[in-house]
Amino acid sequence: MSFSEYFPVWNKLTEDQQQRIQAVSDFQKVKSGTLLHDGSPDCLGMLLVRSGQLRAYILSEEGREVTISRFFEMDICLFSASCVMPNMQFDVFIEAEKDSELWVIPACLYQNLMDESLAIAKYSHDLITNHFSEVMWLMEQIMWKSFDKRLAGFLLEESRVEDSTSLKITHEKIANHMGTAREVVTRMLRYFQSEGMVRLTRGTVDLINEKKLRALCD
Amino acid sequence: MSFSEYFPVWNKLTEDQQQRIQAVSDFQKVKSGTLLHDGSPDCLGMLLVRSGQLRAYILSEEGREVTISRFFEMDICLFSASCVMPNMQFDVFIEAEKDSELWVIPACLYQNLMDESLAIAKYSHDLITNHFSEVMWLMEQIMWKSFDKRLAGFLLEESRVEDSTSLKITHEKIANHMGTAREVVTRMLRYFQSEGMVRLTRGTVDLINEKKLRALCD
DNA sequence: GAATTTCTGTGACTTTTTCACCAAGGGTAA
DNA sequence: TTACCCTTGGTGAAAAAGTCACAGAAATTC
Repeated sequence: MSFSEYFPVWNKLTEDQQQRIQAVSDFQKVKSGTLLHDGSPDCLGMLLVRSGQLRAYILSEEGREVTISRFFEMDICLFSASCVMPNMQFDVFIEAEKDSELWVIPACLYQNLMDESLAIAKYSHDLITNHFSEVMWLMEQIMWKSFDKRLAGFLLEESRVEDSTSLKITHEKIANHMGTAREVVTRMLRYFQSEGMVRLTRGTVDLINEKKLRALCD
Repeated sequence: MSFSEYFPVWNKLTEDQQQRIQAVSDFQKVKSGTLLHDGSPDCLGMLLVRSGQLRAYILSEEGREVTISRFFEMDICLFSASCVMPNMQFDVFIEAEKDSELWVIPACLYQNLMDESLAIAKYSHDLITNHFSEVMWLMEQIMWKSFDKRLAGFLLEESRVEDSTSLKITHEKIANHMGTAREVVTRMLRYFQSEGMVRLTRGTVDLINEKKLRALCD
């Protein structure tokens, strides 16, 4: 499967535009853990995920993290194109959560396309709106849901994307996704275990009562 | 001062487009407290503030609020055009914080302009990115700053926009801006008073040591 | 198999939120 | 003027969440 089949507005571009994209876009394979974007003023551009998994997160001065968005096959990430959006004045970090393959559409080309193609501008608008919408959802979760519900929700979501009830994840990683401290996660997981919802072993969380978890997070 | 002088990309529109905007846009005067948008699927469209002050906020099921953005003279609000952005799946409320005058560019016209004008599409993109950026700033505040610092910051900001150190605002309103409970605000303000930073009377907060407040919030 | 690193567990304490209720200020109406 | 009501502010007690400090167990490395 090639680039053009992954890129939604491909058919609305001129042949010239298509060729420029083909010519300049870079296909990359990255290892899990690779930092693709570190919030600095220079940036990669648009990322189109062919396989694997990315996450975008913000980072506090003290080193605490919160995942604001995750990208799977066929998803497009614009956070890494922040350098061409002067109004986007916040630092996002993007890392590969798994070994991934992706196309990088360089920021300057993306910028040029935005300037000449209404289809691209509108599509980019939609993508940004989508990123925005996800962040608003997260904000509502953080503001208004108690931690037990949020954690239950995270475990279920993780189980869904991994397609498994046996999650290979450390408490620390969960804490980094959720923007809290590791001890807080440990304690809540322990409580979940005491309630028969999960089974804990080093490095894994097994969901043994999904129904109860689902009931918890409404 | 007329509409066209308030609207940034006016000169990049065709005469036809300018006329359609002039013909359909609605100049409104609204009283302080008016709810302009309640998150329902139908919506007004783009709001251009001529005078006064609006705020956009989200609302929890329990009725708690958080202000996510505020709009002053010459600002443009797109939250009220969410109905033409299918990717924007969150409910925002918009109310006038003061008696205000504004132009409403109806959602359907805004939609049409987006479909035909690259300038409008790009400008809208910039606005959304700007709204997004503000929310990210807020998110970082909420996640990583302690409440005393946030409250000090809010008071200073409020003092700046009101151009006065004597703020006519209740603890309840402050709590609604900040997404917390009224008691929490009361207690912190009392502490600020005990530290000589503010003076409290019914319905007003006087800032009497801005330097100390500024030092508190870094 | 000893040393080191990673991961988890926990007590004690602080901060923030929640709950429940009360009191004071200010307007209004009999 | 007094009685009443509504808005605003105050507070104790308890729960929830986050912080700090440290300890111990499991894996990995050398």
